[in-house]
Amino acid sequence: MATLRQLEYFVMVVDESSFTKAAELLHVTQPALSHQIRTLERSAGGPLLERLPRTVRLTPTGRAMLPHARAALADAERARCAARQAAGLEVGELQIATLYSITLGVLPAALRRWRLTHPEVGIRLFEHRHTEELIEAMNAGEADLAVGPEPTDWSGVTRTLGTEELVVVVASDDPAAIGDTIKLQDLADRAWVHYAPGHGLADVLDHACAQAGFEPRIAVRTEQTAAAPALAAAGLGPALVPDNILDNGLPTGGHVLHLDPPVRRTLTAYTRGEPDPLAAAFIDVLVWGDGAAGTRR
Amino acid sequence: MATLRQLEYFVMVVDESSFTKAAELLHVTQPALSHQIRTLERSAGGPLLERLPRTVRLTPTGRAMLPHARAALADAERARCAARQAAGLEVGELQIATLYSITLGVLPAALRRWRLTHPEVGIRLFEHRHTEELIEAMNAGEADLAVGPEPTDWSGVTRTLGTEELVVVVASDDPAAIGDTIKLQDLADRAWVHYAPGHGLADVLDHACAQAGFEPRIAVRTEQTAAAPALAAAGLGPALVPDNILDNGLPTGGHVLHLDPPVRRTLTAYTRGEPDPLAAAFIDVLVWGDGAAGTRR
DNA sequence: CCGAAGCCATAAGCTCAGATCATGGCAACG
DNA sequence: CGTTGCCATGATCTGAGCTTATGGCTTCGG
Repeated sequence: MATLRQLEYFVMVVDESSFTKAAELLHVTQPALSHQIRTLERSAGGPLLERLPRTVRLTPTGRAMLPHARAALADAERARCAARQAAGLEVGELQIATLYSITLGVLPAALRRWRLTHPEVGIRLFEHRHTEELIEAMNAGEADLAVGPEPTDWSGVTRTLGTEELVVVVASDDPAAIGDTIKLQDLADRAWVHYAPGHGLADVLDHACAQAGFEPRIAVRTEQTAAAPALAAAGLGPALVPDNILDNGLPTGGHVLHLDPPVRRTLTAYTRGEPDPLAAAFIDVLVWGDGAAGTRR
Repeated sequence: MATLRQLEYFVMVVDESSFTKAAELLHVTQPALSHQIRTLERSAGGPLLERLPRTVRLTPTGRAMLPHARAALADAERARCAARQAAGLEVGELQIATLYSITLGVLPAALRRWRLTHPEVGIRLFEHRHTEELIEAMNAGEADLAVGPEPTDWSGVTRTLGTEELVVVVASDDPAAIGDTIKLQDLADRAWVHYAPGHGLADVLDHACAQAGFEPRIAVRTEQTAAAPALAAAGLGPALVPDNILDNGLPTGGHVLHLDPPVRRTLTAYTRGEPDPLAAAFIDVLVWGDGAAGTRR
C-alpha cells in the first residue's frame, strides 16, 4: 500500500514540476524524495513521472493516479480536522442516558444553556424508568454519560450536580391546600397519586413516607412523571413530584406544598471512564446550572 | 499527519469492536495495534475509542473521524488501482504528436486497430505543419510519442514504422493521364499544386523535383494536405501526395500516377525515453500495420 | 471466593523504513 | 569547454513499527 507520505510527495512534485523544489517545500532532501517516488512507482506498476532535463512530466500512469492521490490526502486531512474539531467541542453527538423524570426536570434547562454554546452538537437521549436500569445500561456501554441518582458501587467517574427538591401537589380545594408548607405525616391517611412499580419516583415516595412513619395508600398509579401533578390537581390525592418539573407552570387547580423537613434527591452525572471532552463540557453546564436542580421555583 | 496504516487499524478495530480480533485480521500483534491507535488518538486530540471490558465503543471524536478515515483508505486504494490499470493498459490517455499529413495518412487506420484492443484509452493529438516543429515540441515535453519522418540527432528512442509512397494526382483529361506510371521529369514543365512554405510536404516535393533535375513551377499553394488531390483533380496541375491519403477514394475527375522511380517518405515513431507501456503498445500497432503505410491502395 | 480466561496497556529490544550526506551522470547554457 | 542545474545511487544514521514479555483489570465458572 502506498503511504500518504508518498502520495504527498508525488502531488507536490507534480505541482512544482520539480523534484528539487518539492523537496525544499516538504523540508526533506531531494534524494529522500526521489527514493519515495521510486518506491511509489514500483507499487504503481510503472513510471508516474517522466524526468526531463529541466522539468518533470506526468505519464499516463501518473495522470491516472493523480486525482485519487489528491482525494486521499484531502480525506486524511478531513479525518484529522473532524476528529480535532470533535475533541474541541465543535461537532459530534453527545449521548445521554437518564431517567424519565429527569428528562422532564433538570435536562431541559441544561440543554437550553448547552445549545447556546454548542449549537452544532447533536444530542441523543436514552431514557429509563428506574435507576437500576440506567446503571445497567451504562455498564453495557450505552451513552457517553448518565444523569440520575448517584449509583452505588460505581467504578467510573461521578460528579455531583446538586439536589432536586420533591414537593407535594394537591387540588386547590383540598383541605390541605393551606399555606406553602406541610409535614409529610399530615398526609399519612391520604390516598396518594403514586407511580407504577419500577418507576424511579415510586421508591422515592415510599422511602420518604417510611421515614415519616407511614405507608402511603394508593389512589392511582401512573407511569408518567408529568401526569402525577395533573392527577393531583384534579383531586385524586396528593402527589410527590420534583420541584423542577413544575417549571413550566402548575396544572390548573393545583396547589404546591413544600415539605418540612424537605425531601430531596441528589443528582449525579457519571461516566465509565474519564469523560470525553464533550461529556465533560456538558457536565460543567449541568453543574453550573445546579440552581435549576434545587430551589428555583 | 495520520498514516494510512493508523487509519486502517482504527477502522478495523471499529468494524470488529475488538483490538485482538482486528490485530489478528491485520496480521500484527495486539500491542502493535494498541500503540498505533494511541498514536492516532494523540494526533486527533482525544480518545477515539472507549475501551470496555469485552468490547470497544466509539467516542464522539471517533465518530467524527470514522467516515473520513474510510474515505481516505478508499481513495488511496483507488489511486493504486487507477495507476496499475493505466500501467496495465486499461485506462489512461495517450498523447500523440504528428504532422497534418500523417493525421490524414497512417494514423486513421492505426487508430481504428487501436480502438479494437484499447477502447478505454483516450487519444490526444498534437498536429504540426513541419517536421522541425514536431521535433521541437517533442523536445519541449509535448506528447508521449511522435509519429513522423525520422528526426536527425534524436537522443531518445526511435522505431522505424515503414515508408509511405508519394504518388501524383492529375485530372482525368490531363494529357499525362495515361497508364499508371510516369517519370517525374516528364512533368518538369508543368505548373504544380504545391504546398505552403513550411508545410512538410513542400520540402518533399521540392527535393524530389530537384533529384529529377528541375524546380517545380507553382500553379497554387495549399496549407491543407487533403486539398491537394482535389485541386489536382480539378485540373490545376499535378500534385504529389502520400498514397495513403487516397485510401478513402480518389477525388472525382482525378487520375493517379505512380512515380518511376518511386518517391517515398520513411516514417518513424519516437519517444524521449523508454516508451511508456501505453506508448509502446501503440507503436506496436503502428508497426504491425506497416502495410498500411506502404503499398496498399 | 478463587483461579482461569479474556482483553487491552506498557516496557524492552530488534528490524526495517526514511532520512541525510556524498557523489555521479547527464543536459543546458554562456 | 567550464559551470550550473537537476535527478539518481550508495553508504550510513536515526526513528518508526514491530515482537515478546509482562502487568492490570474485568468477567466467568466451579
